[in-house]
Amino acid sequence: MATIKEIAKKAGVGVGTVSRYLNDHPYVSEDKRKKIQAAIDELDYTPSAIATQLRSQSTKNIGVLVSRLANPFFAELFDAIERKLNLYGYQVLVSQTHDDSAAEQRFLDQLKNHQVDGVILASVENHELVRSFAQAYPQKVILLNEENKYRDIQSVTLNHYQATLDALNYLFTQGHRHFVYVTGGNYTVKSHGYSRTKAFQDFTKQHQLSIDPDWLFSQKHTATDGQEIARNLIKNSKNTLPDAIFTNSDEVAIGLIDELQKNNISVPKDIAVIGYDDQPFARFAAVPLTTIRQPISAMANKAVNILLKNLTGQDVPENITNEDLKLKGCSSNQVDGGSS
Amino acid sequence: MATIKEIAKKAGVGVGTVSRYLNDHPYVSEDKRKKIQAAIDELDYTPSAIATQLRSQSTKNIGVLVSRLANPFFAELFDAIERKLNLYGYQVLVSQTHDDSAAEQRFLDQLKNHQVDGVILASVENHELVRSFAQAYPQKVILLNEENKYRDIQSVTLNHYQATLDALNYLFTQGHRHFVYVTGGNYTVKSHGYSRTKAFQDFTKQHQLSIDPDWLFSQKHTATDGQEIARNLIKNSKNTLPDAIFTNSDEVAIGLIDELQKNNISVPKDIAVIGYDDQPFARFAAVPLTTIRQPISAMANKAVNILLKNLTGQDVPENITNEDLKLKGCSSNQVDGGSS
DNA sequence: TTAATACATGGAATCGATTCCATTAAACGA
DNA sequence: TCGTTTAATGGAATCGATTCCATGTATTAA
Repeated sequence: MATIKEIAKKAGVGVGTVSRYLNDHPYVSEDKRKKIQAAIDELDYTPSAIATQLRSQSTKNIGVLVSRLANPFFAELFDAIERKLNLYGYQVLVSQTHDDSAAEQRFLDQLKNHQVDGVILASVENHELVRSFAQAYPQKVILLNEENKYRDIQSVTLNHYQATLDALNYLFTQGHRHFVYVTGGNYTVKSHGYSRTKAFQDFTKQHQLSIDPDWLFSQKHTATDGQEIARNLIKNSKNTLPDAIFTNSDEVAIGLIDELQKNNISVPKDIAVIGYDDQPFARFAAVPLTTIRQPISAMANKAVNILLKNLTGQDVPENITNEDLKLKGCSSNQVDGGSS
Repeated sequence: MATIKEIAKKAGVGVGTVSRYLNDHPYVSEDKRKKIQAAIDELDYTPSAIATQLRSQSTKNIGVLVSRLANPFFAELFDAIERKLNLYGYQVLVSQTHDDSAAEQRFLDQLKNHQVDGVILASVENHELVRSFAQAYPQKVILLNEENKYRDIQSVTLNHYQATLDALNYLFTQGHRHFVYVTGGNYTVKSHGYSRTKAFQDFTKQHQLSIDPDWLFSQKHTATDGQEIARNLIKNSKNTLPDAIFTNSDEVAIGLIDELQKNNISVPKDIAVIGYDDQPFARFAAVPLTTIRQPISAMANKAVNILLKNLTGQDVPENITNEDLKLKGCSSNQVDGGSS
């Protein structure tokens, strides 16, 4: 393979001049430009990316970590990230954890040995480990759609509170007043999914809706759970049925709808049911489902924007406005990653 | 970040000794080992991968090109490739073409600028371009599950001839004698899918089965095509219906089965239908389908084995035997990539 | 005791591109 | 005409790890 030295020799100039030519520096005469280009063409020269990386101390590589790419949610996320990063001349290195924290460790080590300039984590196994890396490499670690356990790592997530509120208000404008609320966590305790529950509480308070304790369900996760909820509602509600059900997941929603329909209760005519797609398998499900969709590519773009801004110090032009993001319920949480 | 020089200084030894220690060379005294390790621990040193790559002229990175990772077939392929390559200390750089040959060009350029040691192409847009790279970088380009147009590039594909023969013989042992054959190409001309057609022809000749020209269908690709075939068979076959149908794709098979069942013909009781999964969406389809499955991870392993053997000169231990591969109908076609 | 190995080690040269520094030539202002 | 910018250029130093070479010491063989 040809090197810059050989080009310089063949063109009869110094290596410095060749380098300046390659990098569009000023002060290269038209005369030499031609000679250099001729030498490059003749020897089919391409600069070694490795050498450039070593000298410039930057790789233009970004690592992306997901648990499984076979999961369409992550595939879509990766796709959006790759598209955006390619626009800025960055290359993406994806790795899968398969829920193994050793793989996560290997992935993060790429920050240490300078294989990547930064990382986007769409999946985290060992929160302590990630945190230590985020502190050692501030500005280089971004969480995406992942619980920000210590709140001191830069992250981009769906604004669950706002998204839930939007969905509930939508149901309200449709005339619904009798709500059932289903959560995967705990209704009262600040556990996973609490911001959705908080939104529900604020919503009912704001509209002065009464909450029937029998219509609050906790620790529900599966389609079977959904079916049970439906049977429970039908059995216990002698006089009135609810007219809207908010669930924490699409699985639960599907089970619910299935069981309701078996009992000749029409969805959404008699009861509106809304799902929540943590994983967007819902798109492929048999039952068309109203669900709170995660704005995957908006989130990906946001994460990339933040990371590139950190790395280059320059604002990356957004191709989506902040207003769009807000409407879609996507917000970002920028915090300094700790002391440098 | 600490460098090897700083480690050498702190440990009171030469850089050569540190390097030898790091690379497990002999001739480093126990005394210095301890000192060096202490310095490494104290400064939290990790060797720069970039510097190592420059000096050793090898990156331990392999590029993988697919059209879309959101396609589960490619996601599975990538997964298998990554698992295998990680075992040998290689890192994977995936890129998606999205059917754009400019993206393919950018991907292949990574060979030129030494970002990757080799590439696996599971998708090709511009055959001429790929060929020129395969010739410029012999041993470094492997086709995977892609038509090997010029037959002079190393490639791994399903042995369609054998797989088809196996499937037909299976039907034969089940007692079927009246076959319908559906192809996406042309029955007589050597076009895409011809090796399957060849297998069918050899099969019928071997067992001296007569072929009804009305039971040969060409240029069929969609589920709608499948339905048409079913209607056609029912209408025209006054006296006898076939008892087995071999199709070139799962889409066609699904349409066929659907239409047959609508006409009260039971599958597989009355007629056996066999599909072919070029893309494994069949696994998620509503109708359980007998299909010729592509041995994805076996193909991926084979491709990686060949590539690593090319690169290192060493035989990579197979974790699947060749016998297994044959049974699964997977074969490889090793050809020299041209003159160096 | 001497010669021949084996064991250990430091450090210069190297991989290939970038950048700073020194130098020279041309253009410009007064 | 002379001093001062501006334009062009070559090449050494640099990024950080590896490897070869030279040198030195300890061990073994004869």
